[in-house]
Amino acid sequence: MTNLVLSKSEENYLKSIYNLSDSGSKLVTTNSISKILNIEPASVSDMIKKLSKKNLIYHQKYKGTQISKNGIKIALQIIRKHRLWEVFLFEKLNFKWDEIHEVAEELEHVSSNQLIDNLDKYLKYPKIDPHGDPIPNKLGEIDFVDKISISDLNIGQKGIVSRIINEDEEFFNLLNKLKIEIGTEVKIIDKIEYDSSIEILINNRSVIISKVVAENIKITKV
Amino acid sequence: MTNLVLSKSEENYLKSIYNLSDSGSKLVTTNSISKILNIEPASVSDMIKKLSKKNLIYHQKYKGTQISKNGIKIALQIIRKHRLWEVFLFEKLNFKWDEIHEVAEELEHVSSNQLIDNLDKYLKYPKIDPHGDPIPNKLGEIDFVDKISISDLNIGQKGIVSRIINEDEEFFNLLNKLKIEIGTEVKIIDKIEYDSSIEILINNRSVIISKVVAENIKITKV
DNA sequence: TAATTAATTTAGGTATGTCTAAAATATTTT
DNA sequence: AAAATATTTTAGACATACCTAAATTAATTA
Repeated sequence: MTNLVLSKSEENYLKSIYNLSDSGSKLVTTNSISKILNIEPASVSDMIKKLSKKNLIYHQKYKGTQISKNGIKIALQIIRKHRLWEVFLFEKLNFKWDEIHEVAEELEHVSSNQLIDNLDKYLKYPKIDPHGDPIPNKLGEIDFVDKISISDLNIGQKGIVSRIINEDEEFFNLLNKLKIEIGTEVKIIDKIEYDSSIEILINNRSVIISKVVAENIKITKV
Repeated sequence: MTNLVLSKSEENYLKSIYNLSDSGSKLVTTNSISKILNIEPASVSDMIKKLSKKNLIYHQKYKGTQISKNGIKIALQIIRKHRLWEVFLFEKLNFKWDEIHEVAEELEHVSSNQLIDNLDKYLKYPKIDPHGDPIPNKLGEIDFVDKISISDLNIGQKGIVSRIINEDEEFFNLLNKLKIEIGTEVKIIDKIEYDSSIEILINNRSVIISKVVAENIKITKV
């Protein structure tokens, strides 16, 4: 039943719709898909028709798009591939944290179950990718994701960095300089009202990070 | 100068033309390309026009096609990618000898120099792929290939298996059964006139192989 | 060498996935 | 609630990479 072969484009749309839908719970607008994929809304409308016909999404004209059970299943497999390749590039091929996304975007469309299952085994069944995002297993089961960021903590509270959103080089360099990575413990020292920046303690050093930075670092409360 | 971005199709044509041309030395017919790619001759004519315009091949109407210097350069890089991925699949992901080709056909089109160079390093700069075919280096330099097959040896002569042509499962099983692999030493015991089959000695066991099999096993004379 | 056959190219068509411009619908503002 | 604005869809085009059928050229055979 789930044995459709999808084109690279279709896979990219499906993945984007899944990501925008908050794991399938929310309606997705045509415009938001257009923005994320950098494709004109008119073209998005076309593709929506196509994916609807394949029952991978439900669509109501002018209202919005919802991803179907089947669509979610497929999207999770694409995400699985993407993240496993990211682990491979990072751990085995010595790619930097900010270099892996682009290449994984291509590798994720290589279609061989044997390839991805053997890769999974070779990497010892990792649960998260280098950004801290959970990797769905073969069955599409996926761990919960932390939604709290540093900016959600109060003064005095502690957390452990669990996910880092954003794959841009500047951000990567900043985190490197601050010695922040997945697993780092942070403690809130102060919240600066003026610009919403935050003073935090990392390895006994205190640093100030901006609001934007704080929001892009997800944590597990301790 | 060599920085054109080619489509997957263009890459496949170029690789096929290179392979059919005997490393660029021979003219290639439209029909032979058609057969190897399983694409109608008319479509091949279209693509020939396109690649000619990009100066990757030279073409004379109704006469034939020759690959250009630049075309060879690009073809060798695609072959390099293909063979490195084959090594990866075979050595790291435990693919069987006859399972690697198909997946490598897809992986070879992922376009990232960093990816392929790091993979090369990770695999410790292999010189041959699992079939014994030589892997071009970053500069496109490639080792010579053995053109002698078992059937070219005379009675009493010895050789070491260096390349195995053909990626089909039956052939793979046969070689497995015969315990023939790259590096195996073989000695010709007898040549049977009747059907051109050949009796050979492998690890002190004598077996008879057919003409076709003998031709697909290339060797280095000892 | 003329006729036949084979190979190649041209002409015209199709599906995919994109685009721009214009029309239709929904939302926001006044 | 009308008007203005924003979003979405439809209509019509275009490039890519294929196809089939017909025309052209080359090679083979009688």
